[in-house]
Amino acid sequence: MRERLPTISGVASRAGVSSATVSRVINRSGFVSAAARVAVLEAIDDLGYVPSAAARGLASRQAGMIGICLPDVGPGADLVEREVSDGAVLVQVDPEPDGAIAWGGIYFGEVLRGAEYAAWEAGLAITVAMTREPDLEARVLNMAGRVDGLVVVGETLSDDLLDHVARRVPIVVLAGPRAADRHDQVMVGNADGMERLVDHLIDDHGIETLAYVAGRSGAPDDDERFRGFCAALSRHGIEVPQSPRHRGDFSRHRAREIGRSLVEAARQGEALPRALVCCNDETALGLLDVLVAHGIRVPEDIVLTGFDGIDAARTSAPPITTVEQPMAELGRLAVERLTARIASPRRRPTVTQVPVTVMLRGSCGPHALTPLPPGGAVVRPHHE
Amino acid sequence: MRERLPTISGVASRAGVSSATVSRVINRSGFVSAAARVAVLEAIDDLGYVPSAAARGLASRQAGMIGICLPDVGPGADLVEREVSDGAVLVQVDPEPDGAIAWGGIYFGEVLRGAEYAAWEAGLAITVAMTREPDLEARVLNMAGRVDGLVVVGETLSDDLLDHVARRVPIVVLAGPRAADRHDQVMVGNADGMERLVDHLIDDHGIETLAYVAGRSGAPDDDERFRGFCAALSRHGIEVPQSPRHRGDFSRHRAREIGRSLVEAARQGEALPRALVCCNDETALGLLDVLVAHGIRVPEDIVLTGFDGIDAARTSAPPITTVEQPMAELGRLAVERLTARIASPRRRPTVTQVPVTVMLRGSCGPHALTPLPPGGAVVRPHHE
DNA sequence: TTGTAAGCGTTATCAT
DNA sequence: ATGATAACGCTTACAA
Repeated sequence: MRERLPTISGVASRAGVSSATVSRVINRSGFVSAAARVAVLEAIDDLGYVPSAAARGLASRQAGMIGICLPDVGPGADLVEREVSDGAVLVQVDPEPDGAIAWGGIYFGEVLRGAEYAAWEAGLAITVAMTREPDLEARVLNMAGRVDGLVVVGETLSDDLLDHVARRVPIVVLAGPRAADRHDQVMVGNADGMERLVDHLIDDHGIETLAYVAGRSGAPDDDERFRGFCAALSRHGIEVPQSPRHRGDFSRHRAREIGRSLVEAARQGEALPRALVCCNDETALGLLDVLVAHGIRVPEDIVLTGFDGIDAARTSAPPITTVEQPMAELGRLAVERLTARIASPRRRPTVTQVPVTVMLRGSCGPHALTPLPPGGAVVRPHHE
Repeated sequence: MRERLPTISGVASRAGVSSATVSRVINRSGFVSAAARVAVLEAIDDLGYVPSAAARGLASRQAGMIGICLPDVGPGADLVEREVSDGAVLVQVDPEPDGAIAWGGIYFGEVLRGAEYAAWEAGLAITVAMTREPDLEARVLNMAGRVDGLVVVGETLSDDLLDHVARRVPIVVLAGPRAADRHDQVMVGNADGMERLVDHLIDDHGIETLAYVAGRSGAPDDDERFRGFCAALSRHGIEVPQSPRHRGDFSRHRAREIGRSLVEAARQGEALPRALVCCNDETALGLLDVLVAHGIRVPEDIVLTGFDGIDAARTSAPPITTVEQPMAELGRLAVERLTARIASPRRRPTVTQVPVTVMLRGSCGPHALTPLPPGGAVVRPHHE
């Protein structure tokens, strides 16, 4: 067993004061003479004293920490199938990217960045967990036991587990389809954003044949985006499909397969739609690869749009018109809601919708709008 | 004050056993009759009991958590200068990207991903902090008080603070220039990777005039890469510059300025080097923008290389040849070292160098090597 | 301004 | 297999 670390009473006796005084110094609670303060500070330095958060948390009945639960998107092949390496530098021609994107694209990294910032602003520490089996439940409860509140992203936790956890700490659900009246929620304008995007294609580019390229079946985000797609069609008197024309799985890889089948269909003489509206940027990028490789020009022959706003969609040729989700803002807001909830536990649950931005780029054709300075924005009123 | 949460003794009395037995059930330590186990589990469920990590940590003298300190790269303008918004969808033409990349490009997100995974494997929770003023010291000590060990990225902490913290918990320094004999370290093959890359340019492409485009002055990563650059030149009998020919700051924005000055110089009749070897991918991308815009072709007129392996460097036109850093692996290894250290505190400090990969892409010209299947690799021996 | 002392909710030791 | 009970290191009335 490790040798004993210095404790508050060690500091106290070394400084010739009581532990209460040391506590006051540490917590800056005032009512300490300058002399005592200096003595304590010195003792702390001499001893290399660091207060135990466990003891503090136990005594004060608050952890000073919040948690964020992210869904498991897999650890990533890089972490699991590790090559044995002796430290040599490898030189290789870049293999084709497989579209297996870490952390759900830039998604979780960005959410986390916003969450961390908000936690920092509130003076709280933050702990993160990807919730994966085995032992999911035990680990989540463990996390719940060490925080003052929890942000749960999407459908990370089963209802049962969420309920159990919620009996101990406040929960904010982020971008997850939950009963709105049980927890605070922060949502993304999936449907609204997609609807505005399709409005743009129809109104400003005069496009009349559009096909939706969906993501994994049953994914709530995808459903909402498809709903927005349909809403725009419907409002413009364009026939609304029962279900998405193409079904991908959010990955670039699967999108390439869809792309190849499209090219094949076109070769058979089938007419392509004027625009492919994709569930996300990865899908659009995969299609772009294949279409361009087969001589189909974007946007001249076919228009392509994405959703998310990942960096790669901005640097592709052409860059992809998309709906940008403010991921960091999402994380920030979730934590802000959470701290508000911790402060006043009895308020009614809130639902916050974070606005998205339709980013017009080359893949949907030229447009007359001039680029805006950062921060500026053209607000397009609802058509109605 | 919040109503009392159920405690272990609540569970105990409800299950008709002692708290010790409940503890045994929770910790799966065995020596519990099936009947007792079931009774306890039921009581836990009824009460919605979640064990307090604070109390556990205090009693068991271990936090079950590790921390990771990241240097502050700024919260990002998006989080600070927030627009007031009523939830409307904005539609705008994409403004020119400003190159201010969150989390240091994909850098921290990836490191974190690897760190989280390793922590999860070890059964530990993980807490993250960007160390920023004000109150940096207090916050870091707070973190130190709640963990069993700390990963410190780069030059995040002052030596004094690091020393203080290290008196309480083991430290692993990640990609930071520290005295090797005080803490465990995990490093990136900055110099080696750059050297191999430049070898490739010289040996395989026959390039003889190369200029280094540096990052922020004094950045250790940049220094090491420049050192690798020089080593390769020197070994090939090419004149070695005293200092980098161009000085950027890692940002795409600043790289564009450098690009414009290069174009200007070329217009004045000055000869451009055959290759611009950049400190990082962002810099290469910024140069690419400007050069291409002015009719200078890459790689035909000038070769461009980066460092890091960010996604955008793969999707640019042409894609950028670069040295890929396995960020996630870096995070994973750091945490692995840390858990090893926690297990045996008295071993000698270790230094681990993570191998990098030179990724050959279009920006350095065509090459005869055929793409390798993922996982395969051509290992180039050291020239000597 | 300072000290005393009673918790805080577990774990771990020792009996039984 | 189970139960008592003493820590664990701090905060926080309360008293002085």
